[in-house]
Amino acid sequence: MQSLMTAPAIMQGLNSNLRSTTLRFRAGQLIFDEGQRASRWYEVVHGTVRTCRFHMDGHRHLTGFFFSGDVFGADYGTYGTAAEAVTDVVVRCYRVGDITDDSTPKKQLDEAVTILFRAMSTAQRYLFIMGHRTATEKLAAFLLCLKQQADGDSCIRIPMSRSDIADFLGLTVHTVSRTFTDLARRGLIRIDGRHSVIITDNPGLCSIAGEYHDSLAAEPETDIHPAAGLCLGELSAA
Amino acid sequence: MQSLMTAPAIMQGLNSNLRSTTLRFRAGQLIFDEGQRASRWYEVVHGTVRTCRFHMDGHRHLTGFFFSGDVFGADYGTYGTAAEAVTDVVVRCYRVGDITDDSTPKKQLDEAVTILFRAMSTAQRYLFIMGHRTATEKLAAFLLCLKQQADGDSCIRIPMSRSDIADFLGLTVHTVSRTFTDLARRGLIRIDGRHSVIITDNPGLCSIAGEYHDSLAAEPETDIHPAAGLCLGELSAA
DNA sequence: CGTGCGCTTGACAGCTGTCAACACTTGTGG
DNA sequence: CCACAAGTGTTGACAGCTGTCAAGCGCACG
Repeated sequence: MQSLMTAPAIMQGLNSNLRSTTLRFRAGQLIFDEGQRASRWYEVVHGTVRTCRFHMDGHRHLTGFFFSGDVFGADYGTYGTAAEAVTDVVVRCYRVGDITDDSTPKKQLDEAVTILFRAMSTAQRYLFIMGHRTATEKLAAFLLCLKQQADGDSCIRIPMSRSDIADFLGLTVHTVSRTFTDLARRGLIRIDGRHSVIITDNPGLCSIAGEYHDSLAAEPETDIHPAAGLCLGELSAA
Repeated sequence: MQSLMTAPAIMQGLNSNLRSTTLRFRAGQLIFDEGQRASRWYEVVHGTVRTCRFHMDGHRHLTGFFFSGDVFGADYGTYGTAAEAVTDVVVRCYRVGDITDDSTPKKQLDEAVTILFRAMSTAQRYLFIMGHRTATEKLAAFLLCLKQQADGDSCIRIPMSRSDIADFLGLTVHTVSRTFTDLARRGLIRIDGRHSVIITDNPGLCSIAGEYHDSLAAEPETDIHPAAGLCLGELSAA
């Protein structure tokens, strides 16, 4: 799952000659909307961003969370997801260069295509897991993912709401809440307010997350491009 | 879901100057394996092909079915899925040209990238659905998809086994079987042996499949490239 | 301090996986 | 042609999980 929340550094390479603008958004504010022309891509300087889609039945699906250093909005054509500020955020904003304009070296295109293929691979794995894993396994993996995000500190900050987590993992708020409580009751975590959790039994949590976490975080064949782990959210097309 | 089972004609354009070889496989035979170097791509001449992955826990996940005219195995680097013959099949086999070699026009690269982005979009939609739809909805959509495959004929041939369907939709064989029976009991379909079904209430089936079917088959913004609907299975990377 | 929102918790029902048994088809060998 | 075995599909009983409905708690904000 870790790979769902990291971003393609390659995009930066493709646009490195362009200058950036720094923008601020308040928590909850829309950064860009689904379907808008994807004329800019963003890098998180501070805070947390989520990307989401809305479906015909009204359900919301979060496709990724982005933290300091992560890139989002690197879509092609139009944005395939909306992006919203989870917390107050500071982002750097870059103009999109046409990925296939004449100034782009073939080698970078090659890398970009490779990244896309790998993102598809990740999506497939995630797909499988969404259909075959329990709420407990999903949440355990999610927490381990946040831990990794926090440089491995056992004290995890959870910037997003329960409903964000639910819409990301394909669960309901109730189930997420119950599962948090359950993990705490089993001594695996200690809940410290709404936005903070301490992992008290890391091996236990890992063993629950098990393959779920492994199969998303650890990609065996990383020989082609290290930055190829992609967030689903930023790879939607027009 | 229809888009999950069609293929990128663009790949053919990228390799049109190469000659093909015709091959035959018996039902159940392996065409290529996950992880093998993706040196060839295939076009189904006759029969049905499935692409699949195996996961650490032993579970199998089918990522796509391919029928006459469909292209599979157009992966980049190594195959991200295995391909197996569902029935006896005849395929045409093409050598892969490097997508980024100097002879490839930029315009085609542009189209290839677009297709990849759109495939990601499809994957995301599929992702959402896998987590939020019931067995009945999934199977109804699957049948409608097969119907469309059969040029709209209400009498559908189902070449694959129940367990193939289960592994494709993220269900168990039992649930698939029960759901078939249930749809028949409700008068929506008539089961005619293992490999044939007659849709007796098309509107009813559509209304069950509902958004599931719509959201996968009907892609609103088809202005960029008509062949952009992709099977998940053929877009895995090394 | 009151209101509202997010979060938690409980009761319950529905769905689906698991376990188990059986029917049907296919293929093999006598 | 029949007997048998293996594979596939169907069906039932049951349990576990998760969504739904409903209520209540607690923190944040005005």
